[in-house]
Amino acid sequence: MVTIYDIAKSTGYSAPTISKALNGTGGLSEKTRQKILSVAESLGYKPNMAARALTTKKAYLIGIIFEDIYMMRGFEHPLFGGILNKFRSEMENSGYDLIFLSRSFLARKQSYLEHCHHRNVDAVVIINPLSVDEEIEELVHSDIPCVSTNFVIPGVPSVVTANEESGYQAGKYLVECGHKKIGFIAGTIDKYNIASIERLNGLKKALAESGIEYDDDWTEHSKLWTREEGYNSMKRLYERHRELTAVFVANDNMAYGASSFLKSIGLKLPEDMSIIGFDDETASEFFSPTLTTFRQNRNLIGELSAEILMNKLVGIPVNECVQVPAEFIERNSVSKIY
Amino acid sequence: MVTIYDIAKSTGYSAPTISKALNGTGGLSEKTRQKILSVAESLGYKPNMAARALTTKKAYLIGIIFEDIYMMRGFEHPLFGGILNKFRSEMENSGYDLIFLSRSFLARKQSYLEHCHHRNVDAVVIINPLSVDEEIEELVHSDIPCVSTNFVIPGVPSVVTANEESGYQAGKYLVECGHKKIGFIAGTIDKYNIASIERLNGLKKALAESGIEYDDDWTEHSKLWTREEGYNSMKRLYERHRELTAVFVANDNMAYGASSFLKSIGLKLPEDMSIIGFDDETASEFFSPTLTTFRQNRNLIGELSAEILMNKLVGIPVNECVQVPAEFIERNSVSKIY
DNA sequence: CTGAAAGCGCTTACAG
DNA sequence: CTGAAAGCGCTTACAG
Repeated sequence: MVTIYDIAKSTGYSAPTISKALNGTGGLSEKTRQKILSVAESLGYKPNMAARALTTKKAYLIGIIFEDIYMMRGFEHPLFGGILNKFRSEMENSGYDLIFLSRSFLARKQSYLEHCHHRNVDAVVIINPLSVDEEIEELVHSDIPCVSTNFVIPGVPSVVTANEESGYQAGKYLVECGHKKIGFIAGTIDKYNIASIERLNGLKKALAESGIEYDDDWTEHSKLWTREEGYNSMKRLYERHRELTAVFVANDNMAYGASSFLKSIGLKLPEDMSIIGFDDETASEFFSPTLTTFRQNRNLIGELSAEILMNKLVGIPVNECVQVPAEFIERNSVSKIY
Repeated sequence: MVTIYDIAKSTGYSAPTISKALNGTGGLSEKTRQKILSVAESLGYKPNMAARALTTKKAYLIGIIFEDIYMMRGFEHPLFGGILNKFRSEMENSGYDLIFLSRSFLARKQSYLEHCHHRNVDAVVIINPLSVDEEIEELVHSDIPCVSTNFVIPGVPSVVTANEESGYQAGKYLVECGHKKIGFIAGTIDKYNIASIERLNGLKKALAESGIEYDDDWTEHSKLWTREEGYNSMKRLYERHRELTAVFVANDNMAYGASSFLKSIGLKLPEDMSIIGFDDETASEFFSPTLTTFRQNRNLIGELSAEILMNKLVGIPVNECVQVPAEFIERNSVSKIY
């Protein structure tokens, strides 16, 4: 490994001077700077981040909180994975490396914040935590800049899908198609993640505008965002309410499960029951019937959250909450019954 | 941040003694050790990895080479994402953090090896590189332990799917179903990634055993593993060879595209053409017809590659190549024509 | 414009 | 069994 001392020896300058040239700090003559830079280049010098981090307390490291306990698909999560793709490329372009924050390390437990200190993490993106509890509170109230892409935590800037807007759009569409008795299947609701509730509120708003009453008993709650939970929720909902002609399911994954229940009792989709999902997973395009859904803008969410973090890191003020519209994808899972 | 000096002050021992107690090195009396440990605990001490890495050259950091230029789905890649899920949890349990290795950092370019040195990376898992070139060679021939999960690079331990075995199984199955003229669509072939060729070889072997001739012109090559390439390859293949009754496509994603071409010219699947894919993506189960395919054991690949890396890190000899069988998933995309 | 000194938090010989 | 000294590679005041 070539160090600044090698460059010092090669050029005749001292280590601090090399450091200043490399970092563009301190008033060196242009000639000195160029010479040092070119020698550094030719020697193939790469700064040792451990040493730099030790002195500056800045490791150029972004912590990622990425767990998937509610859909249990990890990196294959249809939303999180996409967000992370773009976030990663944006941060790397800015010279930051990514590290996953985890709460278990060896046998010992550690908090997210401890993990950050341990690695001199500069900033954190909260894509999805194990749960929103004291640990997250501890982290966001520390001096480490944070941004969240799915959770709206007071005091933390966030980039989230405009859920209510999409719910509203779903409601409008269903009403246009002639539906009046519309069920709703919610996914996991967390203290700071109320996406399901927002989607439902949008739905209700659209119905209200058309003078259609919504019966709160038409809402069914799933504990997880899984297919199995979608199946069970649909079962419970259908057994209580045969009158429903459509159901808005808070994600595609649960919609697959919900459909599976309906098919299992001999119903034809969408004739006997219309479905709208959320996420636009790859599978939705092949589903029978092809699933009408909403596509969250994963790229934009990843990009904006990276931008917010970069701004916070250099002290530029940021908006507390940015909403990103989802795209309505009309397919064939809703029947027109007017 | 609490340091070992805080513990030293608190306990009356010197810094080196604290260090020895914390790391279990050096012959301290059990009493001293316990006292130091308990004080460290109560003070909430967490070692500063930057300082530790600077002295020991070990950062407890695993570099991940994870790019997806051939399917362009990043973390949503149906195989890579799954491997990474398990690999991550295994390494975290062993006290290692993960970092993505990248070749572009800020405006400047850097090689994978430079990135490793820059971060004091201990070992590397090559899930998928940008391309297998001098940079990968440079890395695997350095003193940094590597393992690969999809590429078989001489001198590098690898954990890969038993592709030929699966190809053989596909061939046997197709023959049993009465097929004799079977096309093959290959995905990207790289210097060290010949999964497609292995799958084809297995297919040929099965056919040969049944005395069925394989015409090499029935093989079509795709440049990428994408749906679009699958479409185009199927088109070229079909235009040359109307006699085919089945086609083995090297991954599901291309199989979707291939099917889409066949449907576009009015063919019925599987009656007019049978298809077998590879990967068992979520969508395959919903595809029309539901797709017969092979499920690679993502979990096991992730687990074994983590195990190999851990062994290399402590100097335990490892096998150069471990093959992991894929599971045959029989669905409805192959017609029985006997 | 350039350099000597000190320090970041830790560990490794070495001495006692 | 315990500690004083030195060093890992870098940067930050400070001095000249």
